[in-house]
Amino acid sequence: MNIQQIVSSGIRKALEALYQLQIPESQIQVTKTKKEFEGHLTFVVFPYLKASRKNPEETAREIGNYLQEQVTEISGFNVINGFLNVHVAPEVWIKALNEISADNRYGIVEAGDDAPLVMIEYSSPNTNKPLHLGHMRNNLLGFSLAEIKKAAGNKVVKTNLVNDRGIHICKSMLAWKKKGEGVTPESSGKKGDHLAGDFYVLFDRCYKAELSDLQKNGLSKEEAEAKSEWMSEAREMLRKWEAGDLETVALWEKMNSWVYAGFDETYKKMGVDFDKIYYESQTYIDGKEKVLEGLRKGIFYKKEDQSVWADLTGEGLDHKLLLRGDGTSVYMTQDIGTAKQRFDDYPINEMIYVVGNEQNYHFQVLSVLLDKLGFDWGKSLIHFSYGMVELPEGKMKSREGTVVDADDLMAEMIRTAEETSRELGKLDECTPEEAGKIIEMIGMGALKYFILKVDPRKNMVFNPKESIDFNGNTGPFIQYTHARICSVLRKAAEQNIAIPGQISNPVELSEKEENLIRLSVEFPQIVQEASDECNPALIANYIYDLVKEYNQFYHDYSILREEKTDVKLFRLMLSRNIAKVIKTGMSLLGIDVPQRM
RNA sequence: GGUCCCGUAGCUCAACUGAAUAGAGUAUCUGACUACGGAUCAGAAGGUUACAGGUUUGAAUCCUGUCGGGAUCACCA
Repeated sequence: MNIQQIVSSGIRKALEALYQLQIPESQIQVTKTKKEFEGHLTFVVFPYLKASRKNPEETAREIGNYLQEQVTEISGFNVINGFLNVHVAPEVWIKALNEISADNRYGIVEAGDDAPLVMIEYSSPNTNKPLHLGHMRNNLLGFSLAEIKKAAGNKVVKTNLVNDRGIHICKSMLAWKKKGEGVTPESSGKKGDHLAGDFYVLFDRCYKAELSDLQKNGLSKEEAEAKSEWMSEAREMLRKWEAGDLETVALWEKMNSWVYAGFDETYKKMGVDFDKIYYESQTYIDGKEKVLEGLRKGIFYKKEDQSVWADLTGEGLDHKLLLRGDGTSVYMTQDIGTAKQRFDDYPINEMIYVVGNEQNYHFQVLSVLLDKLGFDWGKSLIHFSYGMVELPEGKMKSREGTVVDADDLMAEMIRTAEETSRELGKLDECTPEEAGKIIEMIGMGALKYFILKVDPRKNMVFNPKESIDFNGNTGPFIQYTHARICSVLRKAAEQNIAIPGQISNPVELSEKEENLIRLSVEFPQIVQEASDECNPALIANYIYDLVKEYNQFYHDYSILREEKTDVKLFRLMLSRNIAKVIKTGMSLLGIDVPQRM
């Protein structure tokens, strides 16, 4: 039972005893007391005035008196207007600290055999171009969410749906065939995904050039598009691919294998991974079948041109195309097929799609369609929708070449981390290997933290320079604090100071120390909230609060020089526990914390 | 045009889902120093929470309208 629960259960009893009011404990809201007031937890009495038939002040006082007498953990209270601020006894804090200290996996709940299984789809790249900054937000959110769900006691399957088929791949393949036959990642020295991306861009350039030539010869834009050889060859290639043409499929396999090798490298650098990968090339057929089945059952309808549609006007949505007139599938068809395969493969209790908010409508439709098709989980699928990433200079536009490539960005972040650290002479004592590891942790930590600390739903501005700051709400600042605590603990060990596993004889706690204990006690609760709300930003902002508070504490006291032994030991123990919470919390964001930096 | 999301200090973000004087960082200004890691600390200044109504003991938060920004409304994925 945590401290907040102790207080709210006490209040529930008080309301019942004093005013014969019966309300569930979950409805009693107890919040942290604001800094400028005394006390730990605050209860607002305004909603209960009708029951008490007394003014706010008096009501709060009555409840406060009851708590102080009946609940041993509560040592005092004060009343300001309608706000009842209760004071929790020091022994309670010490006890909580001892509990954290004894628990090595603090804040993490192991999934039992009957734990719910959550499947999280994220990343979902196209295979015609390398990953960019937008994908990074997706990947980092998806991975972190998986870690948080795990920590909250769920079984988690991380999955990736690779968009490996479609006209976009054919464009890259065609450009390669016509302009670059023989070029490979090895021969060009390029990562495979970048190479494929280059050919995709090359296709676009050739196609545009062809269009403007045709238009110069007097054709309208539409006529030119219809006459374009580049485009018609690309379509022809797609037809051949769907028909299983050996040569086309072989080329497709070769090019995709380059891209996958490139992606693997990027994922590895990012620190994300997957338990199960689905490929659209293997799921779209199932999707078609499902749609045709729906057609037979009369859920969908067919137009004159043989295309298949769903009428969703009853749900307040639109008509939606599911199969083209020529029988080929569209985006939605594949998602239906993929969903079917997944639920055949796993006993999924919760399905989360990490996909950008530009697809909100798509997932609204998918949810309804799956429901209509008889999947009972269709309605409850979760679209974890996140906002776009912009740069200080404005939006990223692929046409203007302002897209930030993921590989470039990561390399740049690590380089900046190195530069900053070298300037400050912090890497002088490290071996080159150590230094390499540290700057990678800092660079990647800066990037990840900066992206994850923002509420996922909101659009955000990513500023690489700001993110790598060693002060403020940044990854490096948190890493730095962790390293300093490790440094203190190291020095304590050198001085043969044994830090106790438990404090039995409590020292007098300062307000800041109480705050720090309270913050670290809250950690499991924060993890649960972040899991319920699917929001890694809660964890990030929590860690920052803790670190900021500790930093002030750190500068007020000289821990190792403290004269009284018991106070010194207590502070060392507190520091060690905070380091543990920081490390655990950061690992939920997929961020490493160095022991020295 | 229809639907959905967003609008908080100069800038980047918070605000425990309706509570106390809306908080941090950053930038700016004023101070402090023989340092358990100065990658520091203290302080000042900065706000009509886009605007106008409404509900409420109480609103950045809920409702209505207006303005501004974004997304989506493809036989693209």
